Amino acid sequence: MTPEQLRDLVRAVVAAVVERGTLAVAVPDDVLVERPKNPEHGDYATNVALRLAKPAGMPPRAVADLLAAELREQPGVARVDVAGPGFLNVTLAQGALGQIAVQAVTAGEAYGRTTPLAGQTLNLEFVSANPTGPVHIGGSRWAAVGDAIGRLLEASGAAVTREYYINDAGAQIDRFARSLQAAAQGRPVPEDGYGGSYIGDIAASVVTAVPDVLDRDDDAQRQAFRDTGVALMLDEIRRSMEGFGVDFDVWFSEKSLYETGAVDKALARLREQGHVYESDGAVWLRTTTFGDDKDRVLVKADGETTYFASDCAYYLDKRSRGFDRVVIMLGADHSGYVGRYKALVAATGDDPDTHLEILIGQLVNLLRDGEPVRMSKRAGTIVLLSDLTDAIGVDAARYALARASVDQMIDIDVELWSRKTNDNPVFYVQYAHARIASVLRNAADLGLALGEPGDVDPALLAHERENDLLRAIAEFPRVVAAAAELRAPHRVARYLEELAGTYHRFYDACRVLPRGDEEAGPLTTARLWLCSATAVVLRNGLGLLGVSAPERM
RNA sequence: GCACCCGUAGCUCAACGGAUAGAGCAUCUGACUACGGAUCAGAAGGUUAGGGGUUCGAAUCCCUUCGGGUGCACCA
Repeated sequence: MTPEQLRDLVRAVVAAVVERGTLAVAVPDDVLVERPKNPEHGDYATNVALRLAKPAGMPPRAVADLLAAELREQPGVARVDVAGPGFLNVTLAQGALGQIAVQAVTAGEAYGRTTPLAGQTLNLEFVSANPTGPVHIGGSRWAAVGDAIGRLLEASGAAVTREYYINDAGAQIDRFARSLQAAAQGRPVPEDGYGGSYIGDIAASVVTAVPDVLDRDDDAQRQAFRDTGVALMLDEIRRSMEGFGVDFDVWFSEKSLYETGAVDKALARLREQGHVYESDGAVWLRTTTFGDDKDRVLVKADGETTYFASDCAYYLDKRSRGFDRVVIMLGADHSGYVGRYKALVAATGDDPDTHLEILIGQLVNLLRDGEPVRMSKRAGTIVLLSDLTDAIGVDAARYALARASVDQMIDIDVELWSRKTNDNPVFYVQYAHARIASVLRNAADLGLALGEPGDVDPALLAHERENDLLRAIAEFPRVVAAAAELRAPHRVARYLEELAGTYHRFYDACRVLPRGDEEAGPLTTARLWLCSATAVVLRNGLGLLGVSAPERM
């Protein structure tokens, strides 16, 4: 029996007691069944009696006694204790618990997937770093976390489009183009330009791609450096995302919003809604109507549109493509955008709470020699995503970046990460998977197979360590669902570390394969199912984080 | 000054409002006749920054003080 099935059972029991008239409450929709930390508290515990005590006008323990008596009669339930202030501690029948291993193996890749978001179409935008330089270590956090969130949402049944917004219009791109041009001509880059070492490389590549570029007049030259430079930079960004295991479905050009007239149309739409006015020669959106700190400029006095104007067009474009919800992941250095973005959505007539979701993640702080490194793309003092993956590999990098809560600022010491150390928990988790793979290989060599679900007796998995493992496996779908709902992939990572530890302890206490001249028996089969079930969960869980589950290490 | 995030073991970090606040690393003590020791068992380590409040119950929610990060453009 899974925790979900037990939850439904508890709800049914409450309903039955209410029906009988012994308890005068409304049957709650969400009954909480959780895994107690203390093993003496049974397999599962529920606080439903504590919740119902007040509305029922009865002491919690009295409610608990009432429900316990009914719950004890249910199939699959071995024991129910009333404990503490009124918790119900449930112990499942041995076979009911062991059956979870069979369920997990049978479900395979589908184990852990649920459907609360079925039918929802989501657009998930993340990274979206300017194509004026390679992806740096800050962007890599959003790549790891954003992609994992995408996978979690999909595991919850949503249709997710991963999108990268390319800021290929505006003044930053002009600076980039001028920097390339200067580098190609052997001049120092402009003061407000980009000084990274990659500038010279890209400039040389532009010259190779467009051999006559330096013979053109200044405007044509700048144009070529802009177009070809951005294209080359974007190629590099695409490659590094691909190498990091992140596949964007859509690479969306800001410039295209101007070329298709989408920006003008967006301005017209906002004007129609009556939230646009002119002041000091500029065109403003009255975002303060919707809670923003100040109104925002759409068109500057010099006639140039602002970045915010293309944001408006971009949002409307996403909505016109049929997404129920637009999710945008931003670094804390852009947290000031939340207010204006929410206001913008409201100004278009949409509901900022249902159509837009902005996730803010704290920054990655880089330490070199224990000192924070101030990163600047223009000064060229950047640590790249590729530096990180070169040093520790994609798996470790993705895992390490996704392992911390996004609310938590993380410090990365360059020297420490450059060393290949064994204290990274990803090895612990992957090792558990490789260990199981080895056991299964050895089993195959001995001619032992899982057989059919009907061939296994789950009640044989009665060892305490086996029960621990079964309970952990049963938790997985709820962990995934919660991580998706909270947009918190780190919960999956933490869970996997716990699961790996639980498996290692099982492995230490329970011999799976026959040794020497022993014969394999029904217990061998049952334990092979348990091992396979653990491997399924480790694989699926690591997959949600974009980390591989190796057969050997 | 205003807004958002954070403050938990020596270090890096967990913990749907639930029972005795947990892992890893580091430290100390054990298990190598090993289905993969990248493992396991045990020890030690805490006034959850401080102070109020809410309730059956608070690291978690509210108020406040202190400390750190980030943001407050006719920049992108």
